[in-house]
Amino acid sequence: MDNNLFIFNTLTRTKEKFEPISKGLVGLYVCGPTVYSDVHLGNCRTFISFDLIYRYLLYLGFKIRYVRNITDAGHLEGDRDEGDDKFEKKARLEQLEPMEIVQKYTIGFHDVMRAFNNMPPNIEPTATGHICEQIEMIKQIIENKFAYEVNGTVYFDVEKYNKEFSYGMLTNRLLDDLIANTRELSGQDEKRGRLDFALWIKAKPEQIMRWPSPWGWGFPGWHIECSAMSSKYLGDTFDIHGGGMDLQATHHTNEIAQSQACNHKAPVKYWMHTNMLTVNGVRMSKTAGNGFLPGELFTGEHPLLEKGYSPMAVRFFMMQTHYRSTLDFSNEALQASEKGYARLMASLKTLDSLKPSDTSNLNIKEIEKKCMDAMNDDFNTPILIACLFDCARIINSVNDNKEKITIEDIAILKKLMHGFIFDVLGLKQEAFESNSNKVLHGVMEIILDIRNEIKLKKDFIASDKLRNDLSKINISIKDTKETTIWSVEQ
RNA sequence: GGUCCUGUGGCCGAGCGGCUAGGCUCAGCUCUGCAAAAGCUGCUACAGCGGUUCGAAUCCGCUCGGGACCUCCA
Repeated sequence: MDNNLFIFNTLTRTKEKFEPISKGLVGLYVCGPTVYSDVHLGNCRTFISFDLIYRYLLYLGFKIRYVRNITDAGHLEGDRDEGDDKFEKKARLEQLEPMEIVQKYTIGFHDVMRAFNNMPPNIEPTATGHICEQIEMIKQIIENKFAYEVNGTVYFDVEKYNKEFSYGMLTNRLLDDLIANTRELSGQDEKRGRLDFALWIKAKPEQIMRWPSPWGWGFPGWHIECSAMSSKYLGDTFDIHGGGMDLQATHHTNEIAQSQACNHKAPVKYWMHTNMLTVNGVRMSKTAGNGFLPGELFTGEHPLLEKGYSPMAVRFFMMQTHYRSTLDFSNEALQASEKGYARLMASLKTLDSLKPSDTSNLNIKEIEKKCMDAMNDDFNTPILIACLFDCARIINSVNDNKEKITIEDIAILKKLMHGFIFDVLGLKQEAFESNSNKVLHGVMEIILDIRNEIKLKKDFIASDKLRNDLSKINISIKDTKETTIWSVEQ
């Protein structure tokens, strides 16, 4: 299978031609959420970006195994390898069992993904479902002498690892610099090196989420689950591993080290990182308190929001920025996208009723190539969308009899628009725009019929009143030469 | 302090050596009973100062802003 796709690889900091390890097949792993609280919009941006990447790979004809994990154990808060387990803490707070917390927020996460029209991954493994695999991997790392056990906790020996491999390769950092920026070990520390991190952590007596291991009762460290699950389902070396940029320095760096120490192979060929979502120039995060939940965004119930925005408008808004650029949120920007999105979707409707001519004075093939070129250049959706707006302009011009198009070109244009808008960008008609409501359609037909009769009698006061009244309940009416079209506004 | 990213028109946001995306806003025009929609036209920008080059928003240097990671976070 031929493709001309170039991907920006974090490992080399350059765009590289995408050559999958096995022809036609792609292994894709994305770090999923830690389900101890609601996903916020920043998290969503990452998953929407990778949904686009997944969709475009599908569009190119690849067979893909897309794995995205659910972290449901082993995530500590505060300083590394200390502090409370996030799930246990939240469980106490909400007076629930830790696994009830996991269940509650997993469901919530899936609901939000569905609202954004994200396709589900092919495999969605959980950390708690792969304790055995993680233990086996840790045993192998110990056997390979890159980890050591102290009092029921197992640590990864970073300095030892760095003698054979480059620990800081993913972020282009030298070990000495990293060490210099880490606080000194106190007398109470069990670990030998400042950068050492836990693979397995001894459970506290009161802890519920615990499993037996060769080192006693405990639970896995955060990083080991991704190494264990990605190699289980995708092999020791696979094509693409993705996640947010904030995971690059610690989580992904440790993942590489674990896999390398266990299998003596680089785990991933292309590392991809998506950029952050900011609000007024500052990164949206739970700790900064400037984040809002998807639900709040849809309803507009948040101090930062002037109104609610539909999931598809938000998705379109995100697609107008490249995945490696920061995306700054503002009501103004979101409203601009909302309008642009409506215009694009309206043109799609117009496309269905376009009248063909014998000749075309347009080069549709050329536009199609521009769309492909944009996506092949590291998934450049802003340029793709610019091309789609060119199509919208063409459609409207043909509709106004200002341009001509053949029936063949209409077919190509339809295929192109539908392919990129629905399949690649993952947008869909919002419920209120769909034709599902037959009663409403029937009623509107009757009303518009009556209004036309009134108009023929030149009773414009009555016809305008009808239009105004309908507009009050969000139904807008547009009179064209031949007919009158209506639509439900958001 | 270390490793990086970034500064583009009223706003958002591509481009990253020559052909000066796109969306939204605003103004004018065409169409129209009016409105809306649509189309056309205009407002034509690359933080500042130097340098390289026939040519720089794009490469290099400096200055000034903004941000990320290095501590849990997509």
